[in-house]
Amino acid sequence: MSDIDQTPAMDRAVVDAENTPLYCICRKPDINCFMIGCDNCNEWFHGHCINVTEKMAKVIREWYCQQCQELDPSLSIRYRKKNRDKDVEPERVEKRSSTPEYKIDKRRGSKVSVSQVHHPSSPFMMSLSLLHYGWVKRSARMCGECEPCTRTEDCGQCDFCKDMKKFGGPNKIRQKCRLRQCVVRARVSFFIFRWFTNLTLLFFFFKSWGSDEEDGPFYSPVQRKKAIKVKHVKRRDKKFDKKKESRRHKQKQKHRDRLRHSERGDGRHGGDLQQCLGPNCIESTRPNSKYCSEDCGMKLATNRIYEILPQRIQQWQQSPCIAEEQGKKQLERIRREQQAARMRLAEMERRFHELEGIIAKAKQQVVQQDEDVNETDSEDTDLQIFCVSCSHPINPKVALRHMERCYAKYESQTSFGSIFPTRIEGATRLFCDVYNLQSKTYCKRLQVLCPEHSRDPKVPADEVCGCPLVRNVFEPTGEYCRVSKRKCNKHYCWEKLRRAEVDLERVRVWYKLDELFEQERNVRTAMTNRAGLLALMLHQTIQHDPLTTDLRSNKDR
DNA sequence: TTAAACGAAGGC
DNA sequence: GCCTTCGTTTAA
Repeated sequence: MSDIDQTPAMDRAVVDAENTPLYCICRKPDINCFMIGCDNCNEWFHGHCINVTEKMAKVIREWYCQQCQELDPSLSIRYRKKNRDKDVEPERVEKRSSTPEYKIDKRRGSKVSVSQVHHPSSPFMMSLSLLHYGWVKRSARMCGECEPCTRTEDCGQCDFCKDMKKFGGPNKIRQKCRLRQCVVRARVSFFIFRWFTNLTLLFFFFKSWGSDEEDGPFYSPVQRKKAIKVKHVKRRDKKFDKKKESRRHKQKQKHRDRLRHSERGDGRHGGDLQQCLGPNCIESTRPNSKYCSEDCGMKLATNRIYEILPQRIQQWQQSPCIAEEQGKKQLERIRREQQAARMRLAEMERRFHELEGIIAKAKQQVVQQDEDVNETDSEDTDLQIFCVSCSHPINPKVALRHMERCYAKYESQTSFGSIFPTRIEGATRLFCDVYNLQSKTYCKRLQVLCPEHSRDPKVPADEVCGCPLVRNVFEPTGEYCRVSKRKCNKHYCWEKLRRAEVDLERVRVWYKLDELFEQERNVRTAMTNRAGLLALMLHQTIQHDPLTTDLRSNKDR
């Protein structure tokens, strides 16, 4: 610290009445313009005061103020390598840099900004000035003074070193050794999280936290940020600044709102006490509340409803509501579909009874022995097929019977149920609905097809098959199969399959009806809520075009 | 937001 | 022409 105190910068860096640091020959504060710093005394100068432009500074490697040059004539302004051969004047540099054949490297032009970025406000300056002896490399990413900057050897251990070709890496990351990343100017992600020690962070935290007049150049993070002048405004910086600006704007807005709010409260009462917002109430509010009591809150809410609701109802009645009209259309469609489903259901019920009539009539037929013999003879016994359930080879003659039994055997080993029993009014024989105590579910197979809970009854020896015979697959002939039921392999379980066909279709229609009821309920709820108290208080249709009174589209009208 | 990848400038 | 490494883009 003693070294720093001796620098001319410190002698000159005084503050004004408001503790704002003063710089330059003009002894005025930083006014957020371009500034350049002397590499000897570290004092900062406004570009316009010493006739140095931002453009000129781009080609300067080391810059010294007039006072330092007078005190030590060996100090001369040094320029970047391309201008090194000619110790050109700033004016000449500017002129030259604007020519097409000499372009300032936009990426690295900030290298020379060491004179500029090296700002007295920087918290690093004082400690780093201790290392200000001897030549060290400086750049936009190197202060040239910290330990990593002075280090010349790569560690060969870090991920950046391992990426390097000389260490056998793929050269993908292309960054310099971690241990050589400048602690002052290296990109934040490269050092803050991994290499900045907690100790250093703590040090700067306490420095900035406790910084006041006595700490001189140590400022709060905000002040520090403000104090750094950036020579090259890059695209990304601009974007970043815009974002930051917008965020700052929002924060300011919030802050203003808060202020306004608190001012309003202060205006009434002063201090922390605020008046209850309840109608005609002069009590102070409860902590973290706008009211002195529940009653006041309720009173205000009631008043609001009385005041706003009539107007909203009137408004609601005046303007046609498109959603309401669409809802009505939807209801009409749903009703039509419900009607169709009911008719289909009635049809299925009719078929249900018709089938029962056919089965009853079939049972009255008498077994005909000849048919049985003829049928057996007509079968091709050489053909062999395989059961779809057990894969065993079976005789086609008994295939239907075998496969039906085989399927029933496997199916009965599993359960298919729901925790709810079936409640369909007026429907008979649909679901099995046998309650399973273990799984606590009701069986949801079709009753006629459930092998788990119902077995096919034993067929008496004299029972006739009775299946209605057809011609060309679909045309009923009015005759019935009169083979003994035990022996008829052609129409095995025909009653069961025909009943299942009808029942399955009935179930489908019931599902469809249920879905339509659900839709109707939803639409009705939406329509009811639309003009409800809450909706009227909260929602509003805004008519943007005063000439258009009907908000519906032409198509809907 | 951060890390990885990569084009390219500058130095030697 | 190679090496180093900065700054930007892209992907996660």
